Amino acid sequence: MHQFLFDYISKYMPLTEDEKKVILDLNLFKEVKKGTVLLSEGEKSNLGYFVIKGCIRKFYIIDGEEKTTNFYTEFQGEVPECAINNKPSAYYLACSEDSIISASSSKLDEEVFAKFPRFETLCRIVSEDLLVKSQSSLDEFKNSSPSKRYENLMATRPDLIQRIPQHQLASFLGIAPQSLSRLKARLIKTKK
Amino acid sequence: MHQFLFDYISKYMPLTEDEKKVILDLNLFKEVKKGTVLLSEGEKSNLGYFVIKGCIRKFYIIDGEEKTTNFYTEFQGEVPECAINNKPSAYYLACSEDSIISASSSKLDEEVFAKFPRFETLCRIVSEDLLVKSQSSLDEFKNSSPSKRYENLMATRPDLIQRIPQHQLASFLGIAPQSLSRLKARLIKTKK
DNA sequence: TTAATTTCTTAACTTAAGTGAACGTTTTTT
DNA sequence: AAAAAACGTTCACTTAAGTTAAGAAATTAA
Repeated sequence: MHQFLFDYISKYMPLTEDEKKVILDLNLFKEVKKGTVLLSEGEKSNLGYFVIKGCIRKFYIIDGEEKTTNFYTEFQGEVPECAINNKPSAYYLACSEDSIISASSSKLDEEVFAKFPRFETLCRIVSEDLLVKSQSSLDEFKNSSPSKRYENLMATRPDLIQRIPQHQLASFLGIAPQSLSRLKARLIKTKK
Repeated sequence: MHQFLFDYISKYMPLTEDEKKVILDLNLFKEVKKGTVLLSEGEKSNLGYFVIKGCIRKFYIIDGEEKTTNFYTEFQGEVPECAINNKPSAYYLACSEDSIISASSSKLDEEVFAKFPRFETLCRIVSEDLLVKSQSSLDEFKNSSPSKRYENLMATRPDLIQRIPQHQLASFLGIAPQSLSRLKARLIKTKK
């Protein structure tokens, strides 16, 4: 199971056996049941998550309505805003499926940085990479209509369309669930 | 002029005089005229930018039309996607105003990291901070209607409304220029 | 297994954004 | 200074998203 994490890391930086052992000794992995809430609005937490298997959903509750803004699936991670700025969380993190995740605290990170400075380099590189991807997502979102966004989703993360409830996908695309149904019907009609 | 940069950095990490001297010796600062294109589509570059005064605009050209997605003003920075993934740039960076900017290459960064490891810690922390802000922006964008986005812009970056042409602002808000005009007229009417 | 709840889709209506055009204003270029 | 280009707004029209409601299907709970 740990091998998945090492495979991911090695895309950024190959690890020595010693370094792998340090990670193993942290005992980071957890099995979590579908529906488990990892983080709630108002809560302060310094835990970051990395998904080995399954899916973590990020959502806000605005005017009593859930607004889903992201899904973290295999080999994606989320370090909550509240862990970075030490303020109460504005959103929730919950498992959409039975999942295997790695959870580590920023305090733990600091300790590892001290033992192996290369881990900090790794974190910097991963952060920079995720930052660039996040900015690209925002750009793509601004430059696209809802149906373009849906087509883009089909092209880039087709698994989400299968494994995620439509009303949460709609929210993720920034539209109402009814609009997503209509939009899909329109796309099928046009393709004929 | 360098003091502005040090003030910015000190929010994340206080610098020693030695460290400041290393930065000064890099001779990073440049004055650039309005209209100067810093990065073009298709170009590869490893330069990152930080704005001391003025404004850098990020835009794509899609179907012959400029699509502006971001503005970097005083004490904001942009490390282009192409500098991280070493692929040709998908977008342009240009100065919207006469500006004073700091430009540094990733190679230079590596050298500084070698002399002062704390710079890498700084870069990691800044990256994490920017990542969280970028993700928040995307969430806010998804959860808001165009007029909510405009109201949010008035609240958070009112200067942009004054200093940036409306058609570029419209694009930044993900709508057509005519829609922005209409939307503003609607807001004024409703407030009366 | 039944009942309850949630989810997905369709429909009708309302509201707002996209589009093409016109026109006055401002800015830039020559 | 004059001409050209770019900009901002308004209008009429088209297209699509928001909203409310209803009903069928699927999932969950009792």
